[in-house]
Amino acid sequence: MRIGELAKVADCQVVTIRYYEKEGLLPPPERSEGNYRLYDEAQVERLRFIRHCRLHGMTLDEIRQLLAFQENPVSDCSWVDDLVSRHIENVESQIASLQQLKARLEVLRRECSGGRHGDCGILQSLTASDDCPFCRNLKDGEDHAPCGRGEHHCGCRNHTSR
Amino acid sequence: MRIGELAKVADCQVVTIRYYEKEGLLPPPERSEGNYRLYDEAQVERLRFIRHCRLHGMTLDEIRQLLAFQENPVSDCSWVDDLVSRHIENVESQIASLQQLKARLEVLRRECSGGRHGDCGILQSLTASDDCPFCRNLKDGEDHAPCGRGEHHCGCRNHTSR
DNA sequence: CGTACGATCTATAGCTGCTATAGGGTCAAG
DNA sequence: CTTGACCCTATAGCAGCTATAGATCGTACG
Repeated sequence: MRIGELAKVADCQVVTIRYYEKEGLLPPPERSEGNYRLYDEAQVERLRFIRHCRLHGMTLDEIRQLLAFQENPVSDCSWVDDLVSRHIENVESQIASLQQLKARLEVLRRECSGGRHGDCGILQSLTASDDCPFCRNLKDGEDHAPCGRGEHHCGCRNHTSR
Repeated sequence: MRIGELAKVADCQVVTIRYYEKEGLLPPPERSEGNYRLYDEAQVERLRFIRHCRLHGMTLDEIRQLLAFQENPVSDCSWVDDLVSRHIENVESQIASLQQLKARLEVLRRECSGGRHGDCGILQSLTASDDCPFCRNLKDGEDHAPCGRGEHHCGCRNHTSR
């Protein structure tokens, strides 16, 4: 089996396979006369294992550890369980921080899309200071165009609108 | 204000500031006699803006757009709102796929920590084939040590245990 | 005055997990 | 004999930093 077929059956790109070989996750395979890589069933399975782990968000380093364990199993494999548990915690904390981020973004969006405090509030909030970034380069007394939203202007000091 | 102080007030690493400068997010600042970078309040704010955007998960390219808009505001800024909305969608889909991943990982963990089908099931599931990876290198009839979990063995054909 | 230190400078390489590009070789079919 | 699909190696690029090496600046201490 050549690299292209392996890629197909393991649902993986050809270049990725070569990359895994370079990284030591796959052993250097046999070669054909014409220097093509040749794989057998064992390699198919090994690659599938790697891809599954990747789909579970494991790093190449963790996968390396698992592969080493497979090749030289010792009696206690409870750390495999630990690894998965650590992963779950990891994923949980990622979810939590993304949910926080989402909440912040929604607050931010509300600043522009119908809040009572005037428009352009998004950029304003992002600088987290009193003056509207739109106005920073304006000369004294000069006004800038209102936001695209229609009735509102920026909430900054350069305007008299609410 | 030198780079170290700027880093402090904007909650940012010194190297990161230099990186932003190289990337064109911060303009090349004045220099002291001894060639040290010197910053003023405007730069503090600009950097704060950048950091806030980063904390909201925006890419440097998006931030570049926002900064350009600040410097040269045109009348319609509704795209700022769109950008934030797109971001929210993005974050939502990230959350969704992480939750799926978490569910998969929990199934995986159950394989080893108390399922009825024998232990080492984690690695087994990861290869998604019939034979236990622990056993692959064993000679005929040879057994391998049971999993650390105690009573269970692998569910693979090399064992007679349930 | 010298010197020790901390902060700063530039330039370059490294991180993760690939992906893309350039420039070539192999092999079977038409 | 040429075409086209496949394969090879080597190198650079992505994002957003982070780390390293080796030099310079500026101030405080003895």
